[in-house]
Amino acid sequence: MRTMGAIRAALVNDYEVVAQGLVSMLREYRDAVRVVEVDLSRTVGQPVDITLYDTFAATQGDGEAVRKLAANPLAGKVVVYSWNLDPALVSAALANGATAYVSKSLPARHLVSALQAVHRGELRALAPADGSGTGVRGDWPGREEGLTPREAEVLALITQGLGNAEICERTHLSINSVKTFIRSCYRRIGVTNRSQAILWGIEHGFRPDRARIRVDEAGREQR
Amino acid sequence: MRTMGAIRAALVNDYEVVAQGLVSMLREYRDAVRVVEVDLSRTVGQPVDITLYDTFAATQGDGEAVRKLAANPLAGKVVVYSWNLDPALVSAALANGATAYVSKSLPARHLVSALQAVHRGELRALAPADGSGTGVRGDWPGREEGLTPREAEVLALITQGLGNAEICERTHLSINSVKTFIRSCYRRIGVTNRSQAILWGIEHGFRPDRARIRVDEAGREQR
DNA sequence: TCTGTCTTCACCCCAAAGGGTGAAGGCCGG
DNA sequence: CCGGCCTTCACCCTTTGGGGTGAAGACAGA
Repeated sequence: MRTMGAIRAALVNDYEVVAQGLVSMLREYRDAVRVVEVDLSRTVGQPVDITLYDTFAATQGDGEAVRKLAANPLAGKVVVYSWNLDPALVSAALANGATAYVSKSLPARHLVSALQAVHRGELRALAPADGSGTGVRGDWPGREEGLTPREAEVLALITQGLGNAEICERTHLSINSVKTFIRSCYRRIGVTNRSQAILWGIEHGFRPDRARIRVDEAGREQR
Repeated sequence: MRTMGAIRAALVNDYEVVAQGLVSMLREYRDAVRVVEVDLSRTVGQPVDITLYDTFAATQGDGEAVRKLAANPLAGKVVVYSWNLDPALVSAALANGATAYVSKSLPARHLVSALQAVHRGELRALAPADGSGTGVRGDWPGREEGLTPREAEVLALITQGLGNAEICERTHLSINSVKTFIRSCYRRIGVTNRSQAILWGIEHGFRPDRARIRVDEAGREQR
C-alpha cells in the first residue's frame, strides 16, 4: 500500500468551506493523501498527482476548464469533485479528460480510497454512488423546471455572484448572449431580477454549499 | 452522572467539514468536553450529555427534528448549534425542546464554557449573551462584523431579494438613504455588488427563511 | 420538408444599481 | 466642548442590468 509515498493532491477553484473541510478531512490520512495546494484560481502551481476540481454543474463552458487542467502536466490526474452526480455531467467531464468523478458527499475514508484507486489507475469513472437516496436525482438542478442547459449554466454562475461580464468570460459567450439567456431564464423560473434569481437558485440546489445533502436513512423526504 | 468527568457530547446531522472542525476545536479541551459521537443521521446511538444539532436555518421540519431529539433519552440536552442566530429560530428551537442555542461562530474556549454552563443547567437560552468576556454574537447577525443596525437591516432586506424601492418602503427611508446604507454596508462586508451581498448575507445567518416550503408544482412565488 | 426549440449574437432603450460628495442633526465619550 | 460615529438625505454621475426585437444557423421531431 505504501509503496509509493503520499499522493499529492491539489484542490482548485472551490469554496473556502470545501477547501477547509477537505484539508481537515485529509489531515488524518496524510500518509495516504496530502493536500499540497488549495488554489482559488483555476490552475495549479506545483506538480501534483491529483487535482480535484468542481465543475459546479455547468454544462459546456467548464468542459474547457477540465480540458485545460487535464492538459496541464503539473495537474496530474484531474478528478472532478462535485455534489452533482448527473450522468451527463459525469460523462462530459470524462470526455474532456477528467480521470474520475468523485462525489463530495463521500466521507473522508471513502474519499481517500477513491483517490487511491484513481492514483493506482483502477478507478476511471464514478466514485461510489452513495446509495442513500439523496444524491442521485436523475435530473440536474433546474432541468425539471424547464431550464435549458445554457440557461441553467448562466443561472449557476449568477448564483455564484458573478456579474454579466464575468459570466461571458467564463462561458465564452458574448455579453448579448449572456443577457439573452438570463432573460429567458428569468421568464422560466418566474423572477424579475438577479436577486430573486440567486435566491431561486439556492432554493433549487444550485450553488453547492451546505443544505444540499442531508443523509438520513430514517426515511425523510429531502428534496 | 459524570459531573466530574468530561461532558459527553454528540454532533448530529452536520457536514463532515463542521464535524471535523468541532472535533479538532475540542480536542484540546478533552478534559472538559468530549465529542463521543458524530452522526450524520438525525439520531444518537449512545447516551450523551449534550447533543449538538444544526437546524440549517431550515426549510421545514426542523421543529420536529428538534422535538424528536429532545424526546430521545440518549440525546441528553439538545443544543442547537448554528450560524443563524435569528431570534425567531432561537425561540422556535427552545419552544421545541432545545435546551440552548449556541453560535457556530464561537471560538473553542467559549464554546466549551457555554457547553459547561448548559450542562450545569445555568444556561437555558442563548450562548454568550455578549456580556461574558467576548463579544462574539450580537443582537443581530452581522453585528460582530461591524455592521450598524441600519446596515444590517437593509442587508437583511437585500438578502430577501428586495429592490431598493421596496427597501425604502419598508424602512421608511428615502431612496438616497437606502443607497447610502447599502454602500457603506458593501464596504463593511467587503463586497462590490448586490449579488455578493446576498450570498454574504446567507452565509452569515441573515435570511431566517422560515416556513419556506418548496412547492414544486405550483412553482411560483409563495412567500 | 417543415416546424419548433435551442443557441448565438446585435442594436436599442430605459430603469436600477453603484459610487462620490456634501451636509445636517443626534448621541456618546474623553 | 469637541471629535467621532451613526443616521438621514440630496445631487451628481457612470455602469450594470433588464427588456424588446430581430435574425441566423443547428438540430430535433412530425
